[in-house]
Amino acid sequence: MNDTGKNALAEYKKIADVQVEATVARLEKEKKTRSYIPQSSYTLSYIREEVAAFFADYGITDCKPESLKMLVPPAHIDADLTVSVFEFSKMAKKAPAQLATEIAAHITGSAKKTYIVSAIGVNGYINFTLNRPKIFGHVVHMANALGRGYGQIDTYKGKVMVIDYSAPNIAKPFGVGHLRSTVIGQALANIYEAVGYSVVRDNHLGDWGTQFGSLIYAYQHWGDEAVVAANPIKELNNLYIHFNEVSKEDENLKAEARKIFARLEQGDSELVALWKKFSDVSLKEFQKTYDAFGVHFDVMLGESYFVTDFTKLLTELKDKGIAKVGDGGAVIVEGLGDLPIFLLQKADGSTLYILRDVVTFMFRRDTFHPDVILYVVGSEQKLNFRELFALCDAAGYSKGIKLAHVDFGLVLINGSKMSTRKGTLVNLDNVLEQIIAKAKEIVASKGDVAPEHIDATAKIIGTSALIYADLKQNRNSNIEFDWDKMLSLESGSSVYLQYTYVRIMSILTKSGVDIHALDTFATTPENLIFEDVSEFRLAFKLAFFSDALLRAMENNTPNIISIYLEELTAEFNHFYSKVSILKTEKAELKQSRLALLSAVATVIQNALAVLNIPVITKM
RNA sequence: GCUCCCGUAGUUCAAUGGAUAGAACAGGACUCUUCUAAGGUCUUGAUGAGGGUUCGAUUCCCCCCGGGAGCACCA
Repeated sequence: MNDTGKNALAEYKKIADVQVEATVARLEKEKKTRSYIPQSSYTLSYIREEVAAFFADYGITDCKPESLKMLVPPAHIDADLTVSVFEFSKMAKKAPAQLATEIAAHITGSAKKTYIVSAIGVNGYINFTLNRPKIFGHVVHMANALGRGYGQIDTYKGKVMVIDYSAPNIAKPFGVGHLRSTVIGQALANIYEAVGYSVVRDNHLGDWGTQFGSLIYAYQHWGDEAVVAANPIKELNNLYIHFNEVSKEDENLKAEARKIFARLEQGDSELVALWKKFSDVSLKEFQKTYDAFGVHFDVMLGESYFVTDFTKLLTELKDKGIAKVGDGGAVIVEGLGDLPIFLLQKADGSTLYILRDVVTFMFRRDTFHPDVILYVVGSEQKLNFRELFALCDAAGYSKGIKLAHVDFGLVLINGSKMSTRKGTLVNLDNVLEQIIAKAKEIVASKGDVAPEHIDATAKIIGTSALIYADLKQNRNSNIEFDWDKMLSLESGSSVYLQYTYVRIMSILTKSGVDIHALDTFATTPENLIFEDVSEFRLAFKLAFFSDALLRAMENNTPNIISIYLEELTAEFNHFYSKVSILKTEKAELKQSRLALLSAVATVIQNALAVLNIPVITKM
């Protein structure tokens, strides 16, 4: 690399270095001073402890409280809570049904019960009737006391997770496909943080590679500086599409593009300057999108950040017998597990994505010392990550670090993959614009929002619906892009959740109750009472929030949180239709109900926040 | 050709190997003199086909049929 080019790149990296330093400092600080809410302080933990103690008492010794599967039984079962004993059946050398019956009888007969009232064994399940008043008081008290912290736990405290998500490509529009990586990644980052991890959010921008050879070629031959300056992303994208059309006819163009990229990588100062220009305008555009969705990153380390001298790494991989020079001079990896042959370096000496990714991995490892690294990237790159992980493993680089590719299906158009090259990519900005316009129409016609707040409300409702549509589903299957579906604001979308929150806030406002007085009232669990079963069921649902967070984290599936939210809000709306809160006559019961509402609102807000969706107080 | 992913109600999606497979939209019947009806209640309706493992399979294995993606100088 020549000096001018080197300097230009070095200059560019300085901005990123500042972010890296700040993040390392933050990790250090969290290690020393971050405070956590112990998982053991939540209601469900008390119940778990009690059940586990009875299991041990009965003779099942290896039962860990936190691994007990506790669920609310299906509707046709008349019980508050159910625990299955199938997994203990073998160890106890008894049939599940018999085991459940015996343990249940043991529990019911014991005088040591606190949260449990009685138990019945059926078909391998132990169905519990719980001490409802005690549990109701405890849950509502906890939610009010912990507020925005409610749900957070310390299970993974001290662990570090690096998450690689969003990663749009420079000089290309931000497509609806990138939204998936962005919102799933952001949600996972929040979820990991909630269960105790320290998280590094990294936007691994696609700002390097042969495509820049193509783009620069196109710009130099057909580009008009003024036209590009007026509408950079669109025009650069047009040039890129044009290049791909022409190069289909003329193979030489692709060779030319590769040559240009090789020169760029060697630090040709003119080319580096062009690259930097493209990069700058793109980042500016992307930032608008991130602002709209409330997404933020700790570091934005694009691929260009990892352009270094790869000689040493390649030599090492060759010495370890993992890589070798193939026909024509390219560096290849052959016979790694059952993987097909793949390339690390091209014959002309320029690098490939996977090699830069190895370097990226080593940087993250040595800088942030993560326990886990998540790559939130579409499923079409599955093979590439298998290659990367296998390579790091074989070379002994990734010992003790869990690497996971969080993959997701493609957004298809007309049954096939969207393509920038073919110009079939649906621009996210267009979708966002339309859904906000639609939300505005609805808010203006049937909403209860002051005219000056309509725009802001519509913006939140619209962006939330887009985020939620992605986070609601966990499927690896592809999604056919459909405007109507994309713009859907019906129930079953985030609107239902936000509407529920609005209803609660409306009641709390109308009650005229001072929030502090309510908090003080809720400080004593014994003050908190209920009358209707729907109140207990609602409160008990709040006790499961941390469980949902844990499950979402362990499987890397944010949709667990969506499911939880939908169940919680449905439970509330059921309660709402049955009980008139403001007309409650007994003062203490009314206070309790308001405290319950406040608790539910808090959990809805916290759970939505994990999905990066804001609440609104009026709609 | 090889590898991977997906196939659930008319449609779009759920369901850590567990009890009677859940929602939403669409269809049918109710429900606002009552805290926001963007709500609530009831109702019609589904695991692509065939084998296997298991006390138990939408989930795991095999095979077939459909759809998609990937497979050396792209990322």
